[in-house]
Amino acid sequence: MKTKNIPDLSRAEYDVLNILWRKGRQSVREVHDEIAEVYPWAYSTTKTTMDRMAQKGLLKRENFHGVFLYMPQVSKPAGMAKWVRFFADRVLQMEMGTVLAMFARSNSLTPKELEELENLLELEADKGENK
Amino acid sequence: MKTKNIPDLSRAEYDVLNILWRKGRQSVREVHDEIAEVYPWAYSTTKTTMDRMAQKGLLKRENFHGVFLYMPQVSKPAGMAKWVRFFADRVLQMEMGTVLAMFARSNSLTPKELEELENLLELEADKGENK
DNA sequence: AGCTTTATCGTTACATTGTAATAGTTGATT
DNA sequence: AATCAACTATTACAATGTAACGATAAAGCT
Repeated sequence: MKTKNIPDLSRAEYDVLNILWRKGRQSVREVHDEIAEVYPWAYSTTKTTMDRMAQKGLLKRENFHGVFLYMPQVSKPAGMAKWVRFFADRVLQMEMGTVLAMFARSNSLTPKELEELENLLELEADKGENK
Repeated sequence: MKTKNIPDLSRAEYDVLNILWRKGRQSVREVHDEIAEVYPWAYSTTKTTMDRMAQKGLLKRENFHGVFLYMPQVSKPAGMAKWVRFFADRVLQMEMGTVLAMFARSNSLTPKELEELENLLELEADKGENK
């Protein structure tokens, strides 16, 4: 699982990955059924999105007894990083540290993931000074 | 300032509005110079984005002694709502209330704005059950 | 007052993403 | 064998991200 190099995920891509991070490998159908609870997408929309993600290397696709299963090729912290920065800087307008502290209190990340996220955000801060 | 009906802002649109909420009316040049600190956009990119926003009614454009000034037509709480929900539900994976409490502690919203945001998020929760 | 530079403006363009319909395959059902 | 369902692959179109370019107008030079 590539963990460095923060990918710039679109909102839809993030949502797909978010499901796969929890469920591991899934078929388009499985992902779709879950996404459909949140967005009014057609099945083909989910499929197109996931296929494009596979092309870009965000997902790996493999034929498993007839159906294709897709699994994430981006770690959860790496996938979250850009979004977390966006929120901290431009929505919440809070210090990164404050936001990271919130993650520590939520159960959405393991301690190890949290640490990875912290590292990624620090690294990125160096080369850019996000205002 | 229309305040109901939560607009579904793209990330770029949100960023433009975010500047205008702070600065009030601004020219493309002024917005661009600030956005360029965060994104490596060309001037024309900022311009296109802002013109499209004006067309959609997200901004109002008026000629002021030769230059065009743009001003927001969406309140800050309304503009933030979708993003806050996304972040709470699918990034932080926390209760909305917990996240709103953070805003109360940040200085990014006035108490009045915070109240408006709360109302908007409640309303939206009714008609949708966002998972 | 002409001419050059500089900053806007309006127009046009192209790639990516959001969103989806539709047609082709293939195993299961009657 | 004909039909149905579930997948897959192909194709499409609108919105957004991103930007170049040519037309103008304002500002500064000579």
